[in-house]
Amino acid sequence: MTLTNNTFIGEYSYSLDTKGRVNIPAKFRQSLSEDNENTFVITRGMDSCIWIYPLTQWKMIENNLRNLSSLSKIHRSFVRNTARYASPSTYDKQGRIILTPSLIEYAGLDKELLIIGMVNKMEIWNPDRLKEVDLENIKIDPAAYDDLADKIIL
Amino acid sequence: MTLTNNTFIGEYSYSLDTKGRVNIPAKFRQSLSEDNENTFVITRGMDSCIWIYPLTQWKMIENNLRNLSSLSKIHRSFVRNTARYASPSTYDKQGRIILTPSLIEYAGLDKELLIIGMVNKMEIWNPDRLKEVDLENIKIDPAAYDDLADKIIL
DNA sequence: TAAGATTATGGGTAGTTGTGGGTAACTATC
DNA sequence: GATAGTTACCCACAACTACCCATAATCTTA
Repeated sequence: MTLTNNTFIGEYSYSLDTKGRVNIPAKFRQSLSEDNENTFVITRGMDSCIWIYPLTQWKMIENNLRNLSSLSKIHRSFVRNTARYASPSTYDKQGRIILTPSLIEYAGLDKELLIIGMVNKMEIWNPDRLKEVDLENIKIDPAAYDDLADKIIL
Repeated sequence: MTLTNNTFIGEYSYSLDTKGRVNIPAKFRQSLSEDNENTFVITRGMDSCIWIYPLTQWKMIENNLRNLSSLSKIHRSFVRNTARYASPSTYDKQGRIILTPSLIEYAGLDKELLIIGMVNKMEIWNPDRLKEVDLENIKIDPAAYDDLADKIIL
């Protein structure tokens, strides 16, 4: 069953083959709207994972980047680091995309990996690294979540 | 007799079959409004139970998540932990949804289980675990209920 | 109370999905 | 222009999932 277009939730366990290919979960592919032309943009994520955006979502990010003036040092470095590692990848007939060796290394991927739906994008993780990050996050002061409580009722 | 749309109250005892299917109480299904497309979203609840949202209710949560920027560490971890365990499940002709093995394990479900109406969602419990949680809750300082008194009239 | 309708639970099957490998087309280098 | 290496596209198969039907138990209604 497909929820909203271009929306991803859930956790899936897949394997990376010898050619650097990963399956995109069938549910995620079905959720993609036509104008994405079966294409994602893959790039470095923030905690040593890989981020995968639907093409249309990425284009919106590009537009936002376009509006950041290069006069600001921090803007320059932000734009540079966001843009330089990104590359488009169209999935094949079996629903797989190809990851670049550089991204595989960055995320420390082995054969086994996890794909996690992050609503507007997905993440690819080495399961061990994710466990470490989960542990770190437990230490976050619960009070820090308080402002979220105002925004979201579960 | 159906009360308000998308509202669930009461307790029901059902069984989990070998394929991971559970019946949704007929009364709960009848309460579902059309726009839910016979679909629920199941995810991890607090205290080792499973939460089941009507699709429309979940979409509201999803929209809130969509507006949290991944630049903030705390937002990233919140979105990840909320989205990763969630998956949509449309009930079949017999009114059953399928639970994922991961959720079954999380809730420690055996064959026998309890479904509890929680007004805007439902919970699925292993009956033994619920008993334990009930016992713990007896120890709650009665004074803790006092600030609830301002929020709800019984 | 009896008959019909609805509900709960079990199982079978066709189609889909995940994964591996093969081959042809393309690129780069000498 | 020939050769080696790389990339893109295609096919095959096993495992799994979604969907369908069957039956027993329960509830409803006349």
